[in-house]
Amino acid sequence: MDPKRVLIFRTVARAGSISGAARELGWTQPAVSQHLRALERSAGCALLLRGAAGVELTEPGRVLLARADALAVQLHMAEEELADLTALRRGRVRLAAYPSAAATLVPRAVAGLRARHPEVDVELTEAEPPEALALISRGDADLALVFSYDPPHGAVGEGRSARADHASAGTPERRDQVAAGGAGLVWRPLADEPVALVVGADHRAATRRRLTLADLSEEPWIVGCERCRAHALSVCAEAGFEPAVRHVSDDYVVVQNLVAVGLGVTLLPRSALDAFLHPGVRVREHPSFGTRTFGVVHREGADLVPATAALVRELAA
Amino acid sequence: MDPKRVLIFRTVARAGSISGAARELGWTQPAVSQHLRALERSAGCALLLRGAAGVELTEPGRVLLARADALAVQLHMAEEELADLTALRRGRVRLAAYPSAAATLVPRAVAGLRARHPEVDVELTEAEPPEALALISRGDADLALVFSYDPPHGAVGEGRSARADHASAGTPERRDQVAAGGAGLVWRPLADEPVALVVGADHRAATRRRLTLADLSEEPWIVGCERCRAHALSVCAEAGFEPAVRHVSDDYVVVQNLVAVGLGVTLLPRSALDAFLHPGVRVREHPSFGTRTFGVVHREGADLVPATAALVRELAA
DNA sequence: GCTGTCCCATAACCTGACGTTATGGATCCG
DNA sequence: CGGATCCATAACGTCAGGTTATGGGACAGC
Repeated sequence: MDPKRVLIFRTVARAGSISGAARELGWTQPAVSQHLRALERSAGCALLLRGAAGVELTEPGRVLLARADALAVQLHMAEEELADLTALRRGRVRLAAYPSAAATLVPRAVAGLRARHPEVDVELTEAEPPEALALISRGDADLALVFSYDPPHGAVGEGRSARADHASAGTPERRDQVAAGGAGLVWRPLADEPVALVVGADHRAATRRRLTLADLSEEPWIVGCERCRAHALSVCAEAGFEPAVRHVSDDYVVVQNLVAVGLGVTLLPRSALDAFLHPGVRVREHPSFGTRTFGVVHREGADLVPATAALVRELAA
Repeated sequence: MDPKRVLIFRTVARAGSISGAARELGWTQPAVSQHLRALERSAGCALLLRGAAGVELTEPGRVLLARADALAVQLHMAEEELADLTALRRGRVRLAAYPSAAATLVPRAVAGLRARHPEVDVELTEAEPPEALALISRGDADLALVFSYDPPHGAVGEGRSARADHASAGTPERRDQVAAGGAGLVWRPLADEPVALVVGADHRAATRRRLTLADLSEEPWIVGCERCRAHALSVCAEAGFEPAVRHVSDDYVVVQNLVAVGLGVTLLPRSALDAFLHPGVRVREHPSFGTRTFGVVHREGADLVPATAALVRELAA
């Protein structure tokens, strides 16, 4: 049974005549008549009695009208619900974010989204980038905040496929990041942030005027995740030494506490320091310490989901 | 929003891929792909994420799928209900019948219908033919049992429009009968029945061997409704006299009681006598007493309603 | 009784929607 | 690396779906 014809039938029943329904639909009367005939053939019985005064429903017609009404209700509610989603009167985004972004960027973005679109919910899962990508690929998250440490000259176009980007950028970290979650993903960088050197408040490097990394070649080093370790090794190698890694922790609060009591020095991105700054450390910045790019990853096409697109806009602001 | 496309979308969601849905629908994959694209343009957002492993719903897609499921349920139930009505597993006929038919023909027909199709209901309203036709025209009855007294040569085709039939038959009673309810009605004669003379058990005419109507020219007469009176006047005129009408009653039980106590003679159709035969009367039959045709009237097209058609078949059996 | 106005039905016609085939690209597995 | 799966787009042919043309019935007003 053709649902369009059922709805045409309903228009006729409500108009009381085929001609009246044709006027309402903006069609000619034979068009409606032909559809009704086809519907009656399909139904196998008369749905309407026709006459000079218009139509009257038969009992099968009354039965079908009840169902046609219910059909129209479902269709109308579908249209309304999609309109609500499109206009951001409703929606939900499942976001996976690494800790320092979860502590800084995400609250600001979610607050902005909440201010503009209070009916849109964001569900946050804290996850390091590889796990965040896995969530995206499995369909358990809509959007992932990820980062990659940049070589000094790295710059990538936004909105291009992950494969194209990492091919053009060529960095091992970037390939590792987006390939781990499988293909069909889109990576959109949002901004760069500097990586800073973090030393104890009493450390001789805390106040040294012309500080270079090489000055710290004999210090014990504290590093974080796999990517952060790789970055530290990379920038130290450019400074001509291999750092002695004594401590490892992903947790930037823990890392800063270790630095404060003199157990070593570390490199941390700006966002981690924005999230938490231990009073017993000092932060030194220099271009040679490097930068990292953070951005979002999502399934191709997910940016056409209104709530996801809105959150991306807030994160990019 | 095109309900057909919503159902196509539902097929894709359930199949897990556009190609799988195409196989299920018996179409090629681009056909399904194009319909989905059109649906997404109409919806104004992405409903699906596409990939090498098939599709995954977005949140708008999940919302729409719920409505699509409800749509499919309504459509399926409509199909089932119409199938039940077509197969006479369900149904209702509103029948208007004159008293002697209500007492004889109708119970037999309804019993037969009940035996064959126990789920079909008949709702009976007792009504003389003019009122029965009015009920049909107002849409308050589906079928009417009516009769007309025949001239000796009257014979009509079945299933033709009422106007055509009464034009061909030409009898005043018939015109009165079907015209009174307006046009768009179809009259279908079912059978002829003889009209009989009814006299008291002790009446001299009860046992007279070679009885003619002229023998009763001096008797007091008892007549019924307008049409029955006209018939009596007609056949007596053919016998060469005008009957002295002393009593009038539509009720064939009353009429027979009056005859039994000697208050007059009357003409009654066979069905009235089948319904009730007073032990104090005698029935004489002769072609000169005339016949009457009984049949059904309904709105044009109503015979394509399965329950109505079934009842007509039972009435005609 | 005639005319005008409403109703519905059918035939013939034209157009574009809707399916196809052809083709290309992406992903994944062996 | 090749084969098998997925999806997308372009081009094409057919016929469904709307139109116009026309005819007939019913009814109200004159």
